[in-house]
This record gives sequence, structure tokens and C-alpha cells, in this order.
Amino acid sequence: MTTIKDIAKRAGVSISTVSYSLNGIPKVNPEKRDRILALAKEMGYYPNKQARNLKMGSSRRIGVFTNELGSSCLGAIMRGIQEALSGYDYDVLVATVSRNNKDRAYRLLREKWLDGAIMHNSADIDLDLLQTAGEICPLVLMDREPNLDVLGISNICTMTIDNEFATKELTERLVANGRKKFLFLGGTHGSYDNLMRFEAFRKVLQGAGILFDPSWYVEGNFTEALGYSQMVAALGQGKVPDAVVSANDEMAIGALLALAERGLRVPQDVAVTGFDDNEFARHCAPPLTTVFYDRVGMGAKSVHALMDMLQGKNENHQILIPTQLVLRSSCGTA
Amino acid sequence: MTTIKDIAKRAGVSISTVSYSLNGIPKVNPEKRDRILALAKEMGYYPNKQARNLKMGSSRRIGVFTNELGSSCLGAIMRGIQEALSGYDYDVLVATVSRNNKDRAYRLLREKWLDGAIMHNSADIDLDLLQTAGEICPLVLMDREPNLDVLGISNICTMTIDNEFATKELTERLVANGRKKFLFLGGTHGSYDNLMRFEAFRKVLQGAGILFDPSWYVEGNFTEALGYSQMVAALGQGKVPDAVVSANDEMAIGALLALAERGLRVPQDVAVTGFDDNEFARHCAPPLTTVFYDRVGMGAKSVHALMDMLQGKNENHQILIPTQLVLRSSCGTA
DNA sequence: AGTTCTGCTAGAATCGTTTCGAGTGTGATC
DNA sequence: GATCACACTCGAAACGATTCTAGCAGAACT
Repeated sequence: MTTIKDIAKRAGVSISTVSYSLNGIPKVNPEKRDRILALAKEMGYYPNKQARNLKMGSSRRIGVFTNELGSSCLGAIMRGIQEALSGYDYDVLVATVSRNNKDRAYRLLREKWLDGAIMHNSADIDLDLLQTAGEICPLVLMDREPNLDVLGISNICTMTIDNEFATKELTERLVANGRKKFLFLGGTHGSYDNLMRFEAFRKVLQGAGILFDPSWYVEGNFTEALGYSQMVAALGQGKVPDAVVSANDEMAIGALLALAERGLRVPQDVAVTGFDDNEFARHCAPPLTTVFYDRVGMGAKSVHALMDMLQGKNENHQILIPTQLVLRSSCGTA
Repeated sequence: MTTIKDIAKRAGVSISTVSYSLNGIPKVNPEKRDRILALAKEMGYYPNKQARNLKMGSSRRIGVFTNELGSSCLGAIMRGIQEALSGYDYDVLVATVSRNNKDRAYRLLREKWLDGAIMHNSADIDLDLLQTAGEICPLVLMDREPNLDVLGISNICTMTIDNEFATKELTERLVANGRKKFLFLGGTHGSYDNLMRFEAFRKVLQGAGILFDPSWYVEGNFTEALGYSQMVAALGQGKVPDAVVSANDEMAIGALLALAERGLRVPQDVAVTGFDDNEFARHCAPPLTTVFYDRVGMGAKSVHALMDMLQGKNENHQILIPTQLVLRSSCGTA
């Protein structure tokens, strides 16, 4: 590691002169500055960010917290984050946080001097952790109720998918298609997305004068496995719908499997829809009608929101991510 | 930010005493130490890692470099990395590196004081970047030729999938199934994985006395789109195989689409295989025979390898990731 | 000639830690 | 009573940077 001191010694000047030269502060004799710059290059000098940040009181680092690192969804978001961040001189620290390892998350937040953080799938993150986080640095919250101001947390942006519009569009389509017996395959209890999707769904049915039996809401956890088993259970109880609206794609896939096993044809007998437009939605049998939203864009937007907040702009901003209905054969109206 | 100084002042002791107490160094009067610890807690003290690391000369941070952040494959690896890392007190910095943004990668490496780095998809990373990286910190290289010692790079582990075994198993199965006219759907030129897979494939055919026309190797780039278009092109040129071996799942899916469009039945007319056991391999029509390997485990192993190297153990170790054939209906022998 | 201004440079303090070396007071030993 | 070990504590120097303050030339003014 060559340091600023080494350069100063070799150049026969003081460290302040070197620092000024390196930072382009126009105090130094241009000739001398060029000599120092050349020397720095020759000696392979790279500034020690650790020291620099300590002195400057910022870390130029943002954190990304999530509880489901493996998901392709986060992958896309991360890509967006990275791409957007390459414009600013920041880097990214990634950490998983779940209910189990809260203290680790706390420690991370306080020790690492994050300049900002993006919380993904934050519905699963404890409120007091959020509060703590919000006190430390600006935050972008994904998939979380957008009315956090109640808690007195400032310095926060929320970013949510336009679940309402998407589900409305989707459900109306099914209604127009003549479907009458709806089954809703719900996600994890407490999930904001799930709640919003179900609410919008219910409202459309209500508006259309279609009776929805609450027992036809079956609760899954966003996984294919539970989508399958809950669908099997429902069919076993004689709940044979002509439309299954699933809170996400994975569960919809599970439902497709269960329906196929029972000999029910999709979409002739039952229409099935998902949400997310996952990689396999296009490829399953039959291809799944679902809702797309730009995840890479979400990542990028979250970065820009964070950077805005770091500059004192646009606090408590609420970002709504637009959606797009992707019609495929599983819903029978493609 | 409460600092060690604040605590010292409030406790009426010197900062060194506080530091000793906080670090459990048994020099301090136990009573006083407890008092200081309590005070630290009360004041909400968290050590500033930035300062600590500067003093200690390490960052307790590893970097993960990749060129394809969005992939679900990396997602799983990241999960493994995080899980394994939670045992050590390290955190993770993620960066994308491609041929285009080399300087950024260089800067990152030199400025961030990484204690180690994991290079994913490193086949796409320039050699001199690797060399630089290797000089700075220990490295784990994924998907890269395992004979780097030639270059005089030390402090490196490589981690590769057992492409040879997997492809051998797969191809032999197809041969035993009576397939004769093979088409190989290759991945990006220069990819280590692709090369190894093709080599193993060719060897099996040779051993079985089956002639392989080199023009029946069609080059894709691991994407579904090119898998599709290359398959269409091949069929258009009259290359109608009875088995398509694809270097990965995505291209295999593309091929499935192309074959279906031509009215060729899978697996009756054509057997199709993939590689990776992606999320959708199970769900496509027909379900895809492919090769599974434990990506979460790869992440974890890479961390352990890195930690070993940090302790001066097991340099230049080569890790082979075992594979598992996943038989589904697309190959006709399930 | 004396003063002020300007351009450049050096020194020192600082960020929040760790840790060495030196210093204190106490009790045990010679 | 002097010596010494011991337990404890403190001050100060680092780590590698930034930046304030002050100083020193020489030029330009009165």
C-alpha cells in the first residue's frame, strides 16, 4: 500500500501538498502538482477509502437488506441498483435480515456507517428495526405500507407495486370472460402485496355483483409447494372454482399442477392467473397470465430516490411502480 | 454517533480504558469495566468499524464480482455466501464487472480494502484484472479454467462444476436410449463450462462410435432467444436431430419452442436436455431433463475456501462441485 | 523603504479506533 | 524501610486521509 505519505517523502513535499494535488485543489504550483500526480501514478497509489471516509464522515456506501437473497426478483432489482449506482460513486453492501437475525441487522446498520439503505421485502422486517434504520440514514422501503409517517419516521421513501390497478385489470378481465366461482390463492399472512391484491380482487367482484365466499380465500406462502397443496385441499373440500387468482406466479404454478392432476382443463374449466411474470410463467403449461412490473427499474429508482434524500430532497416520497397485464393462455381470454 | 471518547468523558476515564473494556482485554478493574460496559449500552454506543478497520489494517469485507447480477444462479450463490459468512464477522460488497467497466473494478479492488474476493462467471473477466486482484487479496474463481498457476498467480482457489461427469452421464443415457443424430446447442464462445460440456459430449459419442458432424454444433449465448433462433435455423438447414444436448436450460427451452413450432414431438421425435436445473426446467412442456448442482452450497464453499486462504491455508486449492442428473420427460428415458 | 497582497507550502489537528510504554498506588517480600 | 511485583490506568502515537492556520517568499503598492 503506497500512501500519501510515501508520495510526500519521495516528492520532498508535505502530505498536505500531495493531498491538494490529488484532489485538484488549485493551491499547488501546477508544475509541482503534475510532478506529484505523475509520481502517484508511478508508485501505484490508490487512496484509502477507509481513511478518507473516516475523515469525511460518510461511507459512500449503501446497504441492501432483504430476507430472500436467492430470488430472481431481487436479482433483477440488484441489477438495477448496480446500474444506477455506477453513476454515483457509491458501493453496495448486501445483507440478509430476517426475524431471526435481527441483532446482526442492527449491528450492521450502526457499525457500517451506511449512507443509506434499501429494504427489500420489508414487510418481513420489524418495525423497530425500520425505526432504528430511519434514524441512522435515509431509507427506501420496498413492498411496505406507504403510510409510515404515522410512526414519525422521516427520511424514508416507499416504493410499492401498483397492486390495485393490476389486480383490478386482471379480475375484471376474468369477470368479463364469464367466470363466476372465484378462488383466491393468498400469499404469506401479513404481506402488504398480498393484502392489496386481495382487496382489489374482492372489490371488483363486489362491484360485479359476484358473491365471494370468504372460505374461498386459501392462504399460501408464495411458494409453489403450498400453492399445490392448498389447491389440492380446496378441491378435496369440493371447492371447484372456474377461476383461480393467485397472489403470485409460484403458487399459480402449484395450482396448475393440482388442477391438472384432477383432470381439470386450464383455461377451459378453470382460468388461472399469477402475479410477477416470473421466468417460468411463459413456459409452464399452459403459459400463465400474470402481471409484469419492471424490477430492474425498481432497483434503479430506489437508488435515485436514495440519492435524492441524501441531498435533502424528496423526503417521504411515495413511488408507485406501474404494472402491465401479460395475457397468456391460462386465463382463457388471451 | 457516540464514540469511545464520549464514554470516556462520561465515565471519567481515559479512552484506552474504555477501549480495553469494550474489547474484553483483562487489564481493567472488573467493576470499572462493568460500569463502562453498562454506560456504553446506555449511550447506545456502536464501534465505528471504519476507524477500527483503518487501525487494524483489514476491512473484514469481501467482494463478490460478477457480470450477470440478475441471474437466479448468482442469487442462490449469494444466499450461500451470506449464510456461510454469518459465521464469520465479515460483510459483502457486490460489484458488477464486465469488459466495459474494467477501471471501475480496478478502483474497487484497490480502494476498498477487500480482504478477499469471489469472482463469479470469471471466464468473462480479464486475465490482468485477475492478476491484479490476486496480488491484492485471496481470490475464489468460479467457472474458470483450473490451471491458473501457470500464470504465477497464487492465493487463488478455483471452483468448477463437474461438467465432464455430468455431461458424460447425460449423453450416455441418450445413446443408450438409441439416439443417433445429435445436435449440440453451445453456449457463449470462450465459456469454460460450455467448452467442458461439449468436450465431454463429443468424447461419449466418439466412444459410442457415433459420428458427430461439427456443423451440428450450433453456437448460442446461453439465452433462450438464441437457443430458439439457432434451433429454427438448424431445422431450416435440414438438420433434424433426434437429440438436442444444450449447454444450459435457457437455450434448451428455446429449442423446445422451435421444435414444437415445427411439429416435432419431444421426446418421441427429439430428446432434449439442458444444464443447470433452473427454476422453470421443471415446469416447461415437457419438463426438461437437466443437471442439478448445489448453488447455495457453492456460495458457502467459496466463503470457506476464502476464509481458509485468509488464514494461510489451502492456497491454490481446486474445488469440484458434484452434479446430479435430473431425469424428466424431455429426454425420453425418465 | 515599509506595507500589503498574492501564491504557494508546511505543520498540525482531526476523524474514531487500538495499543505500546510509562506511570501510579498497593501489598508482599527481602 | 527499601525493593519489587502486581494490578490498574493514562497519555500518546499510530492507521491514512482532509483541511485549517500560519508562514514565507516575492511582487506590487503607498
